[in-house]
Amino acid sequence: MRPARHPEVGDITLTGVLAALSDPIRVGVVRVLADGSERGWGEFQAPVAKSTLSHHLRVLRDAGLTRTRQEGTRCFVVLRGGELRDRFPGLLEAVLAAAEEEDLGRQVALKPAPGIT
Amino acid sequence: MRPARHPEVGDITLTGVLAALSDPIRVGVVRVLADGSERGWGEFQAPVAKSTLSHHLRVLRDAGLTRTRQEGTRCFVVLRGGELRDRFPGLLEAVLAAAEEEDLGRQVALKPAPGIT
DNA sequence: TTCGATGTTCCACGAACAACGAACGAAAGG
DNA sequence: CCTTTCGTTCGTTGTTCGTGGAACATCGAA
Repeated sequence: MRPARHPEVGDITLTGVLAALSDPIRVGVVRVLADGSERGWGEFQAPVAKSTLSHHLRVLRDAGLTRTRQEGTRCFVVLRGGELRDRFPGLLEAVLAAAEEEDLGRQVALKPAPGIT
Repeated sequence: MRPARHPEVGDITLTGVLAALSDPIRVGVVRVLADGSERGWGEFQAPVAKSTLSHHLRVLRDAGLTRTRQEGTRCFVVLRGGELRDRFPGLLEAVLAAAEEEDLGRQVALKPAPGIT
């Protein structure tokens, strides 16, 4: 497993972020993470194969939207909210509000986290 | 020439808008139109073939970002700023500010409008 | 009518992308 | 050791996208 690169805040590009957010599933993931909490990979429930979900997680990470941490065999993901707000003020809020209004990304939900009672 | 459809305000989707804005040239066009003025097709100067520019204009129109009016053989384009702000509050401003900060879409400029002296 | 200017549309190409299954690799437990 | 679990990576397939060139349609002017 590669060490999972994350771009620096300054290297996050607008087109990269917008492209990453132009997919409903990825918007759904961001919505789930919007409260700032860290989520385990397995908590996500989406109508795609796990390899596809892994791909989407990777796109979000490469675009600088999320940060991934690995702990043993599982990995956890968290939204880079602060850095994003710092770099693109208002963008995240606007997108999240619009997504909420459209109920975009509703296909992505949370499983009842197993083991984390 | 087709009558050029424009989506209703309510039919504008977030993913559509974000996808449309994930291309530097289209962001450049939006930046040029950001002051609300109506521009002639020929005023745009971009490093692409005219068919490609026409395609980008079409993508922006289909996504609901711009409105196209035809007058004789030329056509004019204007940003649907009010409607966009109404549907996705803050989104346009955030994107424009971010684009400004990155100088994204600088490849798109204005020719000195010929004939409109 | 004939010409030129202006955009649109069609077609084709290469690149990028989304999706899946399968194989792989790294812990953790038996 | 072997097995299970978890996530990545690979190979493939089909679709979409950006691009340019050529052909077409429309209007104004000569």
